[in-house]
Amino acid sequence: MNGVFKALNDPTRREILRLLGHQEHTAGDLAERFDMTKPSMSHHFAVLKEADLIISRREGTTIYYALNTTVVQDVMAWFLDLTGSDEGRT
Amino acid sequence: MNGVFKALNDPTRREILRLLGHQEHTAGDLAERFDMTKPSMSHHFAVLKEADLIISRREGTTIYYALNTTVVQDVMAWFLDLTGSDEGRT
DNA sequence: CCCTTATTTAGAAATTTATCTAATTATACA
DNA sequence: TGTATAATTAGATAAATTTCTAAATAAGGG
Repeated sequence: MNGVFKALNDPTRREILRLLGHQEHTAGDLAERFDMTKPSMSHHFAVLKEADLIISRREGTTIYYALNTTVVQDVMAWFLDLTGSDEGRT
Repeated sequence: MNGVFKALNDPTRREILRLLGHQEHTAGDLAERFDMTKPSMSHHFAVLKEADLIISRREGTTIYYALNTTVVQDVMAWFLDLTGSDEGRT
């Protein structure tokens, strides 16, 4: 969970996640949408991947990134758990 | 939203939020549950307050902290928005 | 007014992070 | 093999963060 919150603590990375929310994108496609060098963007992809928030697949020289919705759900569950621990008791 | 994610990016602060999930606690009560000095804990309270994740009230020399559930809901909404933008269309 | 308790503020040291440029790897293809 | 394209790794620097000790503030009571 630590890596997830660390990954979320950056506006560029949060915007990347938003772009990946509805469809996958290539590294290059994502990179050109930001005012930042490709190596910097590549670093952000690495942090997101380390947190398991995104998954990647290679096709030739191109890498496609996609949101890992499972981990997004895990974060949601963490927040629900913060306050909602008793509602299962009837 | 930036301050919220920044505040969440620390295990001590996340544990504080968890402790405040079900009832309010005083600064001193919270502080003694962690292996950290009071000034360090006070700093964490300040970051959480800056993010509006907690609210405080003073009673004499004692300060009580409580979770601000409104902002917690805002974060949840942010995550829902990440993937779920189309479900309102029928 | 002085003392005690609860808590925060100030300032410093060590660590982590974001970003850049330059160099490298991976893949495809003529 | 040589070249072009897509992307990452390496190394450096500047800025932000966590934690500590020491000092200060706030409130209440004798």
